[in-house]
Amino acid sequence: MNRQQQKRQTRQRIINSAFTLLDENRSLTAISLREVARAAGIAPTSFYRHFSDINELGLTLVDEAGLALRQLMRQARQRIASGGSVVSISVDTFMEFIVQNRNVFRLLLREHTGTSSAFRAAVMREIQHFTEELSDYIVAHLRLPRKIANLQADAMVRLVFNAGAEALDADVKEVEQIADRVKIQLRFVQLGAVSFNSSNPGL
Amino acid sequence: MNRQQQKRQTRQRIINSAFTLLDENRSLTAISLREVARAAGIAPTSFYRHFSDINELGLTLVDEAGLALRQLMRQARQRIASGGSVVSISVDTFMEFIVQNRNVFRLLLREHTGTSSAFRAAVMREIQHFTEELSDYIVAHLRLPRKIANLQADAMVRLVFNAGAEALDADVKEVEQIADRVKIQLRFVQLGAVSFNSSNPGL
DNA sequence: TAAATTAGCGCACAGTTGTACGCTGAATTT
DNA sequence: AAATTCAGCGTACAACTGTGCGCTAATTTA
Repeated sequence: MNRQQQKRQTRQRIINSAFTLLDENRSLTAISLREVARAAGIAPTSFYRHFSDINELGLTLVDEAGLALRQLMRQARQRIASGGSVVSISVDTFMEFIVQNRNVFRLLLREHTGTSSAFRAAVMREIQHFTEELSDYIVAHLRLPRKIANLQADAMVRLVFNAGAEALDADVKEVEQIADRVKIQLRFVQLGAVSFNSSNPGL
Repeated sequence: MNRQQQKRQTRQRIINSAFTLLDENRSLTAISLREVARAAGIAPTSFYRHFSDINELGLTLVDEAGLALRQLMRQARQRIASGGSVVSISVDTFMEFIVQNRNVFRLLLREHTGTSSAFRAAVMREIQHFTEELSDYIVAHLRLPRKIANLQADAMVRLVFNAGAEALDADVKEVEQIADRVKIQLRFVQLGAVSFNSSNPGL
């Protein structure tokens, strides 16, 4: 078999194994090189053939998580295009994603407030994409000034991610309740932004 | 010297040392018993005279952090009583607290999404106090129905804590900007809740 | 076919961890 | 004054960590 292929395969096995280890009681900084190697079925020292560091693996995982997140956005956009309440569809899509990619989202959440500033920064970049895209949408469809739209989008993304955090530990029924709650809260923000804009024009 | 006193003193030294270790790159689960003992100036094994476990120390720290948080609330209430914008005063008080108790707040934030479900639960309880108190305030002063007030308070607390998280890594100037931003976002939520209540009476 | 590259391995080492055990000396109680 | 309690210590051990080093065997290149 091809050598590069083989190597890429092993590398992917390392990444997947790492995600598997990121369950409800482990963070990126809490998994050890040896553990990952064990899970991937390679010798500890072979790890270095793929990553110079366990931190490099960490950043790779954050990247992969970001990728998944962008796929989520794309999916939400498609669903929105085919009609329905934007907020409702977005939240539902988001929650669906979380339930199906628990560990991926867990990674983002944990490292968002985690102990490594490099990881924190990497996660914030990924979330920023979300906020920017939402902001564009608000400007285009709700016709609010950029400044207000940015604040609105920022608040909304924060609320949704917070809800997602809660959903991680919740069962199906609870996830539904959380989704309903955040939908109303997002409605608050939206109505409030419009109202604020009316009474503070140009600010 | 009194023996109980002496012991309480050592115990407090352990707690303080632990807080010191919780800087920007360490979480509760990442500090070791030996490290804490070293910082507190006792032998590793002496630790067990005070806590049965490092987890027990962790829960104690969360409790202490919660205590500090409630003091913060009291302080905010006092300042509000002497006049001024409620939101503005609350946010400023909160930010002031964070800057002055970085590690205490860091602890709460980290463990809120951390790897120990026991810690997560403990932190959520503390935050819940905040939300409930704010909810009461909203019902009393803004005359919104309980249901709406709960949702509003929940959203507001989440936004404020999120802003606090950002403030942890920020300098004085940036903290001010963050505070300004969240104040407007809180205004959104408040206006939106009122507006929502008008158009959905009784829901 | 011969030479070079390299993914993966085993061994080794020093450093860290939690914690069991028994001792000591001082404070407290009797 | 004698007996008891107990905070703190030192030693010890097994388990784990990251990583340096040199080997092997298979693929790739020349």
